[in-house]
Amino acid sequence: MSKFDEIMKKSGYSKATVSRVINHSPHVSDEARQKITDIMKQLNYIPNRNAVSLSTGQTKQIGIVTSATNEIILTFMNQFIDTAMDFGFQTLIYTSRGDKEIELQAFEDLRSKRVDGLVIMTCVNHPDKLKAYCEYGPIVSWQRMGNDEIPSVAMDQAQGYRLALEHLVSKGYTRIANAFGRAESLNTQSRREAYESFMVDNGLPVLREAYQYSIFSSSDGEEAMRRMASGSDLPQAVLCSNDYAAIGIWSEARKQNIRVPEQLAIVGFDDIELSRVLGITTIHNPIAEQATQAFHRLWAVLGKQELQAQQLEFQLIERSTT
Amino acid sequence: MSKFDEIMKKSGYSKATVSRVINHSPHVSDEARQKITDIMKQLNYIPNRNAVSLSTGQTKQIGIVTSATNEIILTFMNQFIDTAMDFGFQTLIYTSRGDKEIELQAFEDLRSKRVDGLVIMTCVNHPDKLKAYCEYGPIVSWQRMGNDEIPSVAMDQAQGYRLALEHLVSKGYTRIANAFGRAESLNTQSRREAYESFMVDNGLPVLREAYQYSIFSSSDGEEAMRRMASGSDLPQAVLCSNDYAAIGIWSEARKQNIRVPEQLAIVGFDDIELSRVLGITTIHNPIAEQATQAFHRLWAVLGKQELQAQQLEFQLIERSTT
DNA sequence: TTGTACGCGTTATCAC
DNA sequence: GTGATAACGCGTACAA
Repeated sequence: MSKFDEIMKKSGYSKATVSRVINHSPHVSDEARQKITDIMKQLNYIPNRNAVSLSTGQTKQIGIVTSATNEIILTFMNQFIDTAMDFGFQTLIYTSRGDKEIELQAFEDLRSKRVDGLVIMTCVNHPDKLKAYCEYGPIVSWQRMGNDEIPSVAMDQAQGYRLALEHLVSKGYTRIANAFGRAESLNTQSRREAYESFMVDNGLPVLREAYQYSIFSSSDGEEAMRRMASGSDLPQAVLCSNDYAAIGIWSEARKQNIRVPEQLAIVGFDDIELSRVLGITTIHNPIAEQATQAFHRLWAVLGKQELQAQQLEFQLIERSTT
Repeated sequence: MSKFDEIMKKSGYSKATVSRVINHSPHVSDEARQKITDIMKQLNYIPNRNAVSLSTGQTKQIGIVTSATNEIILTFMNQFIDTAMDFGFQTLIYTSRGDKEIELQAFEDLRSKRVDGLVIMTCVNHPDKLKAYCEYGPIVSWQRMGNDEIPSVAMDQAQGYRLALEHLVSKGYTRIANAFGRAESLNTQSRREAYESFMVDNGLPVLREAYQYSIFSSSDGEEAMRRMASGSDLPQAVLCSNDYAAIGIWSEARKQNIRVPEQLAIVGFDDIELSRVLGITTIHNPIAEQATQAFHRLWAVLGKQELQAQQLEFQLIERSTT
């Protein structure tokens, strides 16, 4: 016999009344509430969440889909977990490590009602394949998916990139190289377009031959720096896909006795804690706020209640690498 | 009508047989299996996990309890999530931010059968309070809890610390300072004792007045360095609670024009990726292996099957700060 | 305010 | 091999 049944019997009340007390329904006499509450405490009762979930059809769990975790993803996750908790939701992490099958598991979990909703940080499956899952629950993406079915909380990358470009040019740097992330990503495309149009508009050289792609980690940054150093002429500045890449470039530059920023200015992206410590100039990315917005988007569906969203913006943080 | 019922009706078989096919029971005729499988595919069927969990009493979910997340915790979490997935388990993250009530939520979730087991990374509630939850499911801790009810996968901190001390002494550094973590933690105690006995055994000075506590982040490290620099005489070397602290100290030392390692040697702890990039000498901590062991401990209970555990050891990684 | 009856979707224990 | 039937623990119309 379950504790629920015990409470029923001991209190003399019915299932429904016990359930009402558990869920703080106002339509219960003080006497009943008191009696049942006492017995609940005495029995150290706590509802079985599986039973609740089965009955209500809601698990109060939300999944975050990512291929890997770094400080950026982490900042997002932490804020998301916090916000979700304020609304009574818990968060599951799905790390796919780039495996399509594993990633799909998260979406299947939406179908099988293990989670009520999903947030996509990174995604290796084709957007079209994911459309089929939209009917099973709300899905929101961090980056743009190039897919209108799945809304995103992505920001205008071009705005951030222009901030960096304006800063560099105002400091007198004109030969500007780029260490991009994933070549095909919409983020990279936006940034590249921002760069090219900005340089053209200002009559500055577009260093296409200096484009480097897939520069994510500090190790990637090191290699990128080595390639730059081995080239015929060093650019005056380099814009990085993120701060890790910037730190790698900065570190390797030091080893090669290239003075920063005199010989090479470096601008990171995202503004992680270490770039503050190491003094890397960067573009502040309001990650936490995006996480909050991501949950609010889900809540709009789950709670059937729209929350107003504020417009977020990037911000230049000038430190000692420019 | 649920899809399960649809399958029943369309196939003409009973609940039980359908369930057998779903769970790959061998006691089903090929004909029945074929027919039911076809209909399942046709209906795009997937079992409702809440119903399964309610019926079996297992959620196949495990919670990780932590107060915050950094690269170390992350390394552990990632490996744990991976290992757990290999065994068909999913992982929930409970970040308490040091709030006892929030942390307790994780343990209540064990009680309410939302998770089958729990891993404690850090814990702010008193160990005695947690003992009460052991009856609801397996709990394993990363660090030692000072509580025999809750097993841990903690390593011998003293062994790792001695590695660093031997290395420093062999390099000729004898005036060695310490930047510890949480003063009351068992880890810190072990390390401090290792330091004191090692120094005494080797006839070297024990710099008690140079003990610094609560040095966790790179910011903490910066401040620790400033305090050291403002003191009467600089130690020759400093042992850090982790690599973040080491990086902070290293960075601030550079700003103060203190040459590393000539004027000050620095040894980190844990061996995160950045200490490789920045060239910080450190003690490699086999975090991922500890995560695997943590899951195996839980699996010993959940799967009723013991897995052998190998003895793990710290390792010195010499780089350019010593 | 309270109780009845049914539903949630699946597993498990028996029989046959 | 297959099929009733009873759990699993709780929510919720609807009626009283």
